[in-house]
Amino acid sequence: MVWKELLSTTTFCVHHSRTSCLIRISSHALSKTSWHRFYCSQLLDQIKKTSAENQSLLSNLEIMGVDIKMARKRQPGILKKMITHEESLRKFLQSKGASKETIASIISRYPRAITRTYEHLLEKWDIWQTILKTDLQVLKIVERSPESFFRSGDIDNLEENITFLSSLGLTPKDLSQLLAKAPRTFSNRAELNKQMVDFLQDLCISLGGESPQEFVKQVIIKNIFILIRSTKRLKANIEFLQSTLKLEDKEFLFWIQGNGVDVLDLCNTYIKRNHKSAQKKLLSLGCSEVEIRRFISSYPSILYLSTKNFIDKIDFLTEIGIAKDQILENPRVLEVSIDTLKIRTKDLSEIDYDYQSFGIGILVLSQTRYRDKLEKLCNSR
DNA sequence: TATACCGGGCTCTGCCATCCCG
DNA sequence: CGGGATGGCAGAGCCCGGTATA
Repeated sequence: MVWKELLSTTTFCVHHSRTSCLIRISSHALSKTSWHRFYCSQLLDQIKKTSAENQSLLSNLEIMGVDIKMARKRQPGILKKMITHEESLRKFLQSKGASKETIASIISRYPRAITRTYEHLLEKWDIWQTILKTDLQVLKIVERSPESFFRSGDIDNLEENITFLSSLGLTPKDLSQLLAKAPRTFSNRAELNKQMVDFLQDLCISLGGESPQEFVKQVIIKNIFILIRSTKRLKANIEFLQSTLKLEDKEFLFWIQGNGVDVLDLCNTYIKRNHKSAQKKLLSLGCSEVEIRRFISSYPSILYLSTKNFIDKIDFLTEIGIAKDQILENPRVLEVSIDTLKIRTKDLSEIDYDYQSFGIGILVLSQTRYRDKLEKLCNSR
């Protein structure tokens, strides 16, 4: 109670720039016992946190509909700044077609946005727009990922990235894909991107590849998120996958830019965990080690499936009488959602569909093709 | 003409830790 | 030493349809 009262008093005082005086008085008054000292330190902490906040900035933001609590939690320092550009940011984004809610949401999620000058915004937006073609497209990305757009103030670095990525043979269309889907690539230091590219080129060469340039290009185009991963993660996954799948160098190189490209950037512990549980499950069904290796290298996407999801699907399929060999031969059945599997197998059980004779391909068809097929099956009965 | 094969579409931020500079 | 800049992490599938092929 005492604490709360003091806090509200001090907060009031902060507003009137008489904080230091009050802190001295109250801390003196409270320092008699340790209990008091505890509250005193709480109080000082609290004051420290909010004392330097720029009240006029706060009220500006409030008027703009910014979630102050969220902003404070994310970047408390920004609320203390004396010079900010929230008004020009608002005008700028508005001129690009952003709604009031969008602007507020952007600032709430990434308060540092208000430290960028109008000139800076103009310049960077232009560059993004050149790549993405339309303001609307840029706005979409900025709204989705304000951090990618606002985190760095270094325009030279942005340009360096564009030059570098283009030098790899990536086309304007590729760059547009990259910026749209993995915008952080462009706020990475160019040096960091170079490190990843170097790593991939070295990898290609060490596996006996002859065109590292082309290899890197393919990997980036096929896995657009690769440049926002750490080389550490990539290295760990590559090492794990090569030793697990036991592929020859050349074969492995081919695999990386083909089937395997999507799983390269999975969280390393995740890929290991999923691999382990998938292996265990398949062994329990009577698969041989070789079969399992072949299965996973031909269809690595199953490593994407969480342990539970994988096991649930396998269990479900085997319970309704589908043989493990059928699953191995048609792994795509595992990418069908469990709900779709349930719906379809229920439909099919009603017409006594025999998976042994007619296969399980029907479970994997697209919705329209499935309906057509089902209709034909029903009519022919 | 039905099925198999295959590539591609969607999509990935928001948080924390650490570095680095004034 | 504070704060801006930057790096890195966890999280975790499903669907469609063009074209080859039999």
